Amino acid sequence: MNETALCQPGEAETQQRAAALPERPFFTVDLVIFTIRAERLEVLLVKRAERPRKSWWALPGGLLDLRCDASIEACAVRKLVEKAGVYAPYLEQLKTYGSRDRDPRGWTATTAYFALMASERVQLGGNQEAVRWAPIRGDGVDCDLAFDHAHILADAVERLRSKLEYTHIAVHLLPEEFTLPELQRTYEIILQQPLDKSSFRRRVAQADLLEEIPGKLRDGPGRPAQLYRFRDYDRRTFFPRSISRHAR
Amino acid sequence: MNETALCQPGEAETQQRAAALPERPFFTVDLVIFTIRAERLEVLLVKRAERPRKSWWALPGGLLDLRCDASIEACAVRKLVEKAGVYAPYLEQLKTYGSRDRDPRGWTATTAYFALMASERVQLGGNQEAVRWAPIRGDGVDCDLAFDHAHILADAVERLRSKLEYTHIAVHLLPEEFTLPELQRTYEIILQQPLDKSSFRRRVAQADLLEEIPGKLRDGPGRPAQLYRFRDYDRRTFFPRSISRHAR
DNA sequence: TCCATTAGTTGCAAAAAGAAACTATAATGC
DNA sequence: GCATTATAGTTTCTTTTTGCAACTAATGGA
Repeated sequence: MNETALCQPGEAETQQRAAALPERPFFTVDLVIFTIRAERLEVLLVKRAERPRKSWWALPGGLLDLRCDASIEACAVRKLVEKAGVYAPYLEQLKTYGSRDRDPRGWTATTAYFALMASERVQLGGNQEAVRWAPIRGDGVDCDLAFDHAHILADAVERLRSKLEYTHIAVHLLPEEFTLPELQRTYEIILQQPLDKSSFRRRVAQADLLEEIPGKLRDGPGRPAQLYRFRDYDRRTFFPRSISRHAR
Repeated sequence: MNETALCQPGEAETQQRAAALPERPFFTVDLVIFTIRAERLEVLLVKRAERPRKSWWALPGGLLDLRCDASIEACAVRKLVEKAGVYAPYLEQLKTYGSRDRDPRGWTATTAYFALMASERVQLGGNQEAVRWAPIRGDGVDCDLAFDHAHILADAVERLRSKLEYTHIAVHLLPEEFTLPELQRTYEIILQQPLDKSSFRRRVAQADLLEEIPGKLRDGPGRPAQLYRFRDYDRRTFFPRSISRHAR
């Protein structure tokens, strides 16, 4: 009847002060670091140096260090610096994956973060780890990934695509100064779908999140384009329509 | 210069097989269980029976049990049964909170889930814990909560409100059969804002997620209302407009 | 029977989006 | 110098969606 009987409910709580038993899972942080390179959405992968899954490609990450990481987020920031040499890109918690089977060594949990940055800002870590940018095809990469990392990556790609629809986050994939055609192309690359120019610009203008850099233009073939800068990092959206519009 | 120098990077990884050191955080799961009662959005709270924060109100939850919980989600389901006596309501991972200071006992992490259910389905746990439904005011409850639970609750309320705008999840707060005015009222209670009747119904009809129960009507004062049932649990949304509409 | 009450529909004006044509500004080649 | 090509940016028009209010429908009770 009581499905929890086998668990001796409450017992775990009383063991709380006995630190020796392995009642606590291994806890890691993994990063899904996206960038745009050569008109493609790409993700940073590292080749595992240790068993298990030695020499498989995996998301960068590693064990939480209770001595130096004040929080999970701080750990993610530290890993980001170690792996991509970047201090302050866009970083957002994605989801936590924890189970008995995701790692052959036993019960582990990992909190995945996803980060966006302009490829110019990345300084790949000097440690001898093999590191690689892999292009996203569909909702993942072409090679196999260790553990459940393909699943995590698919979740991250889905989150990125869906957040494009109601936030401004794509600007973090571009350098500080960028043009509207570049921004639109970023959207198109990620959504894998051409967008209408005038509608796109109408909405960007409405959101009022970008500021024109007076006089500054970017050259290329054809007419030079106006440069813009992201005005601020608040939570207003490009695409503010929602059910609240029914409000009376 | 190198901010991570103090952490002896890489050392944590090599300690991986030494289980005795407390390099793993305490790991718990907390639940934000919402329901609608008496025209209010309410959340389930329990009174802590132990120190620290003894007899403070807190979100229901507790330690992950590595012996019986196959995954974090399984742990959340188990806690949901223990606290609310419910097996299959809507359950979604919210976020993971982990830091050195959130609990005076040391480094802890908790993965918060949020659950929606019709108040009729709840069977408050028989254990002698003090349990209480607290109405949401603004983005929290009136009393103080233990640890960072007020913060978790605020995140859950924000997530619930924002998900109302592009998903169907409010149906999980209603009994299996409900009327459109009841559904609209649910939206209004959560968003704290009156909605336009014809726009609301237009969109619900467009999403095509509800099926009419032929002949079944609900009486009240005035004209009886048609009863509906949620058709299925897929990811289609009530409110499908988004940037992709710019697609050509 | 008439009124209050709530459910559900319809019609219309205003706003937003989609689509395409249009103008603007540069480089290049003759 | 001038047409050509290429890309940036604007305008115009049509269609769709929304906000709003009035309308009809069905019930109970004075």
